[in-house]
Amino acid sequence: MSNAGQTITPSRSQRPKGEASAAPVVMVVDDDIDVRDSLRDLFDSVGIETELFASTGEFLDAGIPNRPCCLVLDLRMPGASGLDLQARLKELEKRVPVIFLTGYADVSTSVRAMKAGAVDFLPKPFRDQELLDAVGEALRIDVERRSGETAVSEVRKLADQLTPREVDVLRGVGRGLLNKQIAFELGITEITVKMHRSSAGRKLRVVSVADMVRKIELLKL
Amino acid sequence: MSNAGQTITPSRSQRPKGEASAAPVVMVVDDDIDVRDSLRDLFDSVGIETELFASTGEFLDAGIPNRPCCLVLDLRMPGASGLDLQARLKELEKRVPVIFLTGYADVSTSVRAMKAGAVDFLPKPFRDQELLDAVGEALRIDVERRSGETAVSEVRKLADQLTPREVDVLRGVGRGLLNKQIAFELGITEITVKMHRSSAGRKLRVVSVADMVRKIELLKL
DNA sequence: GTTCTCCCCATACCTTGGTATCTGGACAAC
DNA sequence: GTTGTCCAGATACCAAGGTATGGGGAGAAC
Repeated sequence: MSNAGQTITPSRSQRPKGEASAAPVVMVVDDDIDVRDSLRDLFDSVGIETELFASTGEFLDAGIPNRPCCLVLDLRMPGASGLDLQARLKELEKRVPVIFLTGYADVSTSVRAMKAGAVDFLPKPFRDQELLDAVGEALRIDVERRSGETAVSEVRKLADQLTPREVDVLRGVGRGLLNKQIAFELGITEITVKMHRSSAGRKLRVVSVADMVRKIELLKL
Repeated sequence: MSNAGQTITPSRSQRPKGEASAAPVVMVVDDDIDVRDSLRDLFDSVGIETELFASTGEFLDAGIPNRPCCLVLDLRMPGASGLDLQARLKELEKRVPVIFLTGYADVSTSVRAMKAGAVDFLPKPFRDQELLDAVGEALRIDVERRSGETAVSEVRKLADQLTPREVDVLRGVGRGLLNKQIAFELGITEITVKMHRSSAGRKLRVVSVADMVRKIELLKL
């Protein structure tokens, strides 16, 4: 399933699932080069790829890779702090699991970070294994989120081919109405409803009634 | 599931929805009577009911009320600590939102509490409003959880009237199979499948195909 | 024994769903 | 103008779902 030799085929956007199960990467944001280097060594030692950034700005410029990843973040940095970055990511709706590291920890900051959804919050000094455990958990969370999201986004991509009328009909189906009831509500004949329904089913690649109901749920129609 | 007032009104188990939207209550567990009293006064002042307990044991004996509630918990107490109680509740699968109060806070403890699912963690001294906000959030969470749970448990209650064969058939329906395919898989005729299917539908009070699919999903069949 | 539940099968009938193949109007893009 | 898309409709046919009303056998409970 690896994309190692894929340079020939431009299949990047054609197989998001392959991406989701690609090798994970840990992104480290810390202004201290010694910390960055030692973290890189730590993750190297267990065979986990890393990307290093000296500031939150540098990280945001690089963007978030399209594969399982998590963020190891120093709390206090010159300029934008770790908490700022966490908030910024939430604004941008980038849901990357975050692990905080900090030398100057206080309780209210740690609670704030955790309430904002951090996976872990490690005051220095910490044992290597603690961080590795946290990263393992964070990557697990990210893999799960990604698999869920690709499933949804694939259906959504199919769904935006739907015409307004097809959406109306699907909504009726989702509510458990019979074709004739949908027809009555929309002021059209049952035959036309069937037409839209089958057309919508084709577009959504529906293979059964159960499948159609599930996809309608997924799309929150 | 206490039987406290059962002698007078036997309506307890008959209206779970009513219970879920009943007046909320904050349960306070703290060994210091002064703290208990002042918290009671605080919640009284905003019209929120309280129940006070001097130890985790006392709280566990009383059981968890069948209405929206949350737990305000002192971290350090003689005997079982707040974290112990939190862990114990998880064991018992009692999902009550927990808010920690503590005078002797350290970061790793707060992170542990938050990772275990605490809603908030307030080091003393804190402002009254902080606690009230946290309680408001906790109660909101509990109300939501309860409404979701009653929906599931109602379907589940209907579902345990199903015979094994009916479950087999429903599983097939959930997988989007046609009646004849289900019949083939089970080694029976299509007519019998229809019989089980309609029987199961009656038992689950299904009103449409979409409804049946949703309930099958809900039951994770 | 009787009674009950669960499981299985069958015939018959009707409703609903799904598809194919037609027609036609409104409207926008070129 | 032509082309294309969306919407709406019709007729016909077949597959699938649903129900009603029969029947019978196995096993547990009484």
